[in-house]
Amino acid sequence: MTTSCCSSTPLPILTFTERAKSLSEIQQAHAFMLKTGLSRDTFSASKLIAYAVANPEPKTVSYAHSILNRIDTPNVFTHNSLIRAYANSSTPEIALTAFREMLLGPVAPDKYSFTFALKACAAFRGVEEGRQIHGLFLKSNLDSDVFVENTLVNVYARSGWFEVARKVLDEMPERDVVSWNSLLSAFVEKGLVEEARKLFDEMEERNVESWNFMVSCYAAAGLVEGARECFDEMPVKDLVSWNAMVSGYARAGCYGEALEVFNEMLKSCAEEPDGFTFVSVLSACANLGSLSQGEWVRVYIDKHGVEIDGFLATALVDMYSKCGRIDKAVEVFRGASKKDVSTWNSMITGLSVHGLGNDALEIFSEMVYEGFKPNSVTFIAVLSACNHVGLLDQARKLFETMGSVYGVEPSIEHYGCMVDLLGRLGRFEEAEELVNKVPPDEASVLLESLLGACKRFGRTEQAESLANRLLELSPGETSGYVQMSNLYASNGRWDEVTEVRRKMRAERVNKKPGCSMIEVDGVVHEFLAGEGLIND
DNA sequence: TTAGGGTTAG
Repeated sequence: MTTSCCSSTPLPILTFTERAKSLSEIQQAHAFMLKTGLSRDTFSASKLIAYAVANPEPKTVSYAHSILNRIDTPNVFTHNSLIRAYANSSTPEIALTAFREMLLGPVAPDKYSFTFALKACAAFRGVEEGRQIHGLFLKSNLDSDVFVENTLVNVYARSGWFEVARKVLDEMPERDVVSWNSLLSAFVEKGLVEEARKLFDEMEERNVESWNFMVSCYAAAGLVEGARECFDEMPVKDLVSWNAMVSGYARAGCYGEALEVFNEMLKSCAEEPDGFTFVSVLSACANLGSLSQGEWVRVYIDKHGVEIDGFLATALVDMYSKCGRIDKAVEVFRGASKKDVSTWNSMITGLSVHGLGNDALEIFSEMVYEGFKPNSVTFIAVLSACNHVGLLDQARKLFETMGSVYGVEPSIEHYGCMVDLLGRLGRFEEAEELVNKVPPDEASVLLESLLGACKRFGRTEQAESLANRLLELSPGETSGYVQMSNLYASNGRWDEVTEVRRKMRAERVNKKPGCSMIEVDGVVHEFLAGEGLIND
């Protein structure tokens, strides 16, 4: 028996590095390696870089990049790891910087380098860059490779160059199922249902992923029946298939169906639900107001030790808020170890709709203090919070600073919140000023809001002129007519009500009744506006 | 190594 080098005990620092759970642990390991001179060693440094491949946040990856730059003899593996980490990060463009650095150095790229660099191009739709790398690959002495070419198909397809993608696909010396899926996935991403279906029918081979693409494709287009048909037809289902179907129903607003599929999933015991499943299920519970099912999910998550990431925390907070349990929403929020911007947003929104505007604003301050960057949804949430409590000065300040301080330019929704608030407080001049700042084709929502306020303040003339503006802007929409008709009705001007209704019929616009749902004692009830409990 | 499923607003 011989003793090989592999049987020697690995260095403790390398074991520590391999097991690192955070960037700061990697930094500790790096610091240790710097002291001992180990950081210039290719093998040791590659362990540090491996962390970035598994956790490709931009900060982590750029840290790995700086380590790589200081290795004495980088090899193909370390270069490829870095390119791959960038390709999987939210800043895939930088993968090409890493690729360029490799080209300038002594180590020649291999098929892996090309695959990862192209994957980066696909991620940021860099078709020009992809084309150049395609050229470099053809000029290199590397053999044709199915991984490189599959990724190339994906680059062209995701950038919308479908014909070129198809040409590459057709001319491949060897194709596999991923080649087809690379094109199919791009059709799905772009919402091209017919093209996807045609390709799917024509494909030489399909796997469960091809079927999943089709389920998602129909679902994303709101064609839930098509999605269901596909789902029922597929020869093998995996976890992703179930998740695609549950989320498809939930996103289409078919919340009851979403829960039904979820129950089928549990009954069939085919796949164990995961975080993806629960996010969609909780969204369905939230929108149905079904607290008991939402609670059930939370218990399941706890019992099975499902990791609560930012998405899941968001969904839980939202479910509790929408089901009327703001106390529990806060509890989940406070207990969540992983929060992202959306988690903060759903907490702020929850507090806001429960009339706790001041608490919502406090959470907003906390969010900024903790270094989270508010986005467009955040400002809708905080402005709505101001709206609910009537905090005009705060709202004005937020509206003014959202662009200049936080880099979020106000959109029509933000204008909507402000116009709502100003209207509610009777500040009609300031409100109209804001409405006039918005492009006319987007102004109708604002006009409607302001019109409602005018009515409440008894400003009939202004309301009438606003309703006229509304009709001019969007003659095919119901809102202008309805507002106008209600306005006349409230003043007893019945002839004019009849006239508006006649016009509506002539233009073939109909008013849809409002609808909402809530769970009482475990039963979900549906209301139509102006009616009692349907399920009673 | 390449292709797949998730939340928050109004």
